Amino acid sequence: MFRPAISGNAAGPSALRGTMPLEPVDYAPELNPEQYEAVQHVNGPLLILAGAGSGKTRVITYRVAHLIRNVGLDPWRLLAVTFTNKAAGEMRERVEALLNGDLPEAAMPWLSTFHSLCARLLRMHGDQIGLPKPFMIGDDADQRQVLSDAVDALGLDMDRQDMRRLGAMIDDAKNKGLDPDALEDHAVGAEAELNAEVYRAYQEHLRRNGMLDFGDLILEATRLLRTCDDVRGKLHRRWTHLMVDEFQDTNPSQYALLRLLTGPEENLAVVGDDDQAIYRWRGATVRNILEFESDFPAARVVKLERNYRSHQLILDTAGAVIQKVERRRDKTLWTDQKDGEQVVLFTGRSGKEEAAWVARSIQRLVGRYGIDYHQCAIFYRTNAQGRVLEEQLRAFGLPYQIVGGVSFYDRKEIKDILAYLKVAANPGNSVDLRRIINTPRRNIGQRTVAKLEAMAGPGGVVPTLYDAINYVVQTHGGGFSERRRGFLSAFYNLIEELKLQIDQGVGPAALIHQIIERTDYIEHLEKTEPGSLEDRKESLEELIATLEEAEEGERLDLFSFLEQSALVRDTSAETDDDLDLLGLAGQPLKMMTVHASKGLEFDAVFVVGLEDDLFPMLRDDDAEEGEASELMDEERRLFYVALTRARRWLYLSNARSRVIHGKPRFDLKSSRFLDDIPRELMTLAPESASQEVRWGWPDERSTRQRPQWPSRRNGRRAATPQPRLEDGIEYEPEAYSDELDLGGFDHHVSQVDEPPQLDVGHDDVVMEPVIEYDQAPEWPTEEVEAAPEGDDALVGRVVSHSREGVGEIVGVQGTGKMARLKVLFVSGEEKTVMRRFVRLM
DNA sequence: CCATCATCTGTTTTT
DNA sequence: CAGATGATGG
Ligand SMILES: Nc1ncnc2c1ncn2[C@@H]1O[C@H](COP(=O)(O)OP(=O)(O)OP(=O)(O)O)[C@@H](O)[C@H]1O
Repeated sequence: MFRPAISGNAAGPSALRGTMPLEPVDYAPELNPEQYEAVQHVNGPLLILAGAGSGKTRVITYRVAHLIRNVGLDPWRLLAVTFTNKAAGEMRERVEALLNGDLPEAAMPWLSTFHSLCARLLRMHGDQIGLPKPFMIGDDADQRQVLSDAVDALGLDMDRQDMRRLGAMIDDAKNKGLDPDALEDHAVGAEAELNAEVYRAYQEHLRRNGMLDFGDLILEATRLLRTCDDVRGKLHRRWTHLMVDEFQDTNPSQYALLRLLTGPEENLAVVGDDDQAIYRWRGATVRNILEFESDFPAARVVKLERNYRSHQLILDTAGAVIQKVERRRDKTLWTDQKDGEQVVLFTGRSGKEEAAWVARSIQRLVGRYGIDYHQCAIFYRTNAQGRVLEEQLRAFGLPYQIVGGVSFYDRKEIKDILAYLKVAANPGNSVDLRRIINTPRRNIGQRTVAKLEAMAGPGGVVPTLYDAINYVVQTHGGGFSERRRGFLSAFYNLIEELKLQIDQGVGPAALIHQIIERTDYIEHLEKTEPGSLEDRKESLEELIATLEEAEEGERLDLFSFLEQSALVRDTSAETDDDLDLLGLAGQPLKMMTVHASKGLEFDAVFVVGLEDDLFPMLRDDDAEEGEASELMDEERRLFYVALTRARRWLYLSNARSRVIHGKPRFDLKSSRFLDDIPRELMTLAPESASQEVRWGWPDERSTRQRPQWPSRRNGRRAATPQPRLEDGIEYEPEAYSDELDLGGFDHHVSQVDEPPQLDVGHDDVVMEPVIEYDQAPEWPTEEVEAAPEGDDALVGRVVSHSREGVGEIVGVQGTGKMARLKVLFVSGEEKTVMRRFVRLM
């Protein structure tokens, strides 16, 4: 969970000094001629525009290794930018492997995302452009809060929709590299001018709180390089060779920065695929990659046409889908894997049934072909779809892991605690101050806060909210009752104490302990979150345990920890430690959004929820003609990305009904994207609730007109109440799906009467009922018993941990639920883990 | 003046 | 389902 977002040393080129030059290695055998050409390219701009699975990322990785090992470039001179922190981590591992660990850790090249890079640059040089001393990186809750403050300060009255629009407007401007002045210059008309004004106010409020948002990181770093010749010169001398992966998803702001970072030699290598551009909604533009040649006329262009990942049927499927995008660079993509399994399509009667089918299919694949769970992945359009899948995966007892999703640092309890840290680190941060000023409840309500705020700000008696509290506590001013002053004073003392401890160098873990204890935070959780108490306690414990571990060696700087927590949101959130075990720890199957799947590959890929309006997701609102089709194209590219992640098996599925926002929906129709796949490439699963690819669309012969609401089997129309998904149990207990009767589809009724052979062409296993598990199924493992004080009976036992895998207990600290176990994992690492997260094997 | 319950209303993707 | 609002009671 806690690892640096950046690898690479900040120190200097000395790390390699005195070490032996590396043994040259010819990488030709591991690359095809085009890839080799790109890898060998040392100086001048380089563009690799190539299709999915053609080895683009591999080329970057090998090129890094080549430059270091064979060209003798000091790693210190290399900067590689990836799209996510996770991708940076993976590249780092691969580079390390290619260099056989011949390189000292401190001599690794700098690998990071644009955002992490900028945060680090601004940390070092921000003072030169007048940024707050240490600044905090605001997440989007902060952003919303600041925006609402700014809007209020302007005396504007905006509803939720306006606020969303304004937030998007600001992000947009930032992605384009526009500051408030620039936006104002461009502004035509009253609305545009108001936008600029709001943007300006927003920036002012952000800074007043000592914050930079994500867009600012890029924008301010760009300003730094533009205005500070010395910094720019220094960086040019340092980074002589730049590389950017996933270049199709960079935005103008990032591009501007990149151009400033690029030295006169233009040793810039970019890699990408316009067909995989899926972040237009975040301001990314394919212009960057498509116009690269005109921006850098000296560029060498390398095309990669051989796909090493997937077999022909998968490529054909993906090709048919992407071909429908009109504005694209056509690319050849071939593979020598002519044979492979057909794409399987399944339609469930409900989202639940779909999920059960996916689970069963994975179970079969694993059983039949011996592939590992972690070589299977489920992709969906929206995070919310993960829920049903989780439920079914648990019911089937499959180990799973959610990649991305709600970040650990987005959990309420974590955000609360971090807010305390942030306020203690910078009391000028009123946004976080307001979050915690009455959490846990301490009788400082809205009214009090409003009064305090009236005293603060420009024109007030004091600059900030915290100063107002200070003022009231010290001078008894402001007209508060003694009682109220007492509440304020207690809070003030708490924060002051924390500030003091920070100054004394107390580490984050100890601070958090303090916060939890002094605020009775656990008691607060008991009151407010009785349902998820255990869960939330666990995440706090995990936070502390991880920090303690990180602090073990050296002192962990509070600010760098807070920076990480803001920046590194792409860690895989661990799910249910009770379930992803079973001796399968460390290799659970993966679930993620399609966006999160970019750049990854799996033996088996399941793309679920292929219904129109879900995938593709349509927004019917303000979209004009041209814009609407751009959005549709992006959805299509997204589908293309999903399809091209698969190595050997590709499963597509959807459902005829689905719970959306807690309400069942029956008026679904199949995804239009499925119509683009040549029928002969797909096999319909026999147990599918539809034997047509296309269903639910009006006015078609292939789809029977169905009643508005499904009728009961006995012909009695369900009256006013809408059918409920949980209804069908007494109706068809033998059905393999016990949760739903969608009897209105008459061809289904016959299918339900005769439980179908649930056989995707493999064994004749019947799909398990779609059961709700109230309690976790029993596992052939026992929970680690609470260790009596001083008892080391557990030492020597083998355990498994949801993230670290299998290991042996080498030590026990503490007792009961809070006990920590020192475990030597098979990875060779010794870690201290919470007892709760571990199972005896 | 604050806390808690009831009602409602949805943007989808994320550094 | 879940976060954000608004009404009511302590
Ligand atoms: N020359 C090669 N020999 C063997 N395997 C290769 C070769 N080139 C690429 N591969 C393999 O093909 C797969 C895809 O490579 P990589 O992820 O680098 O492609 P990519 O172009 O970045 O893909 P995408 O754009 O779809 O994410 C990887 O498993 C990689 O190891």
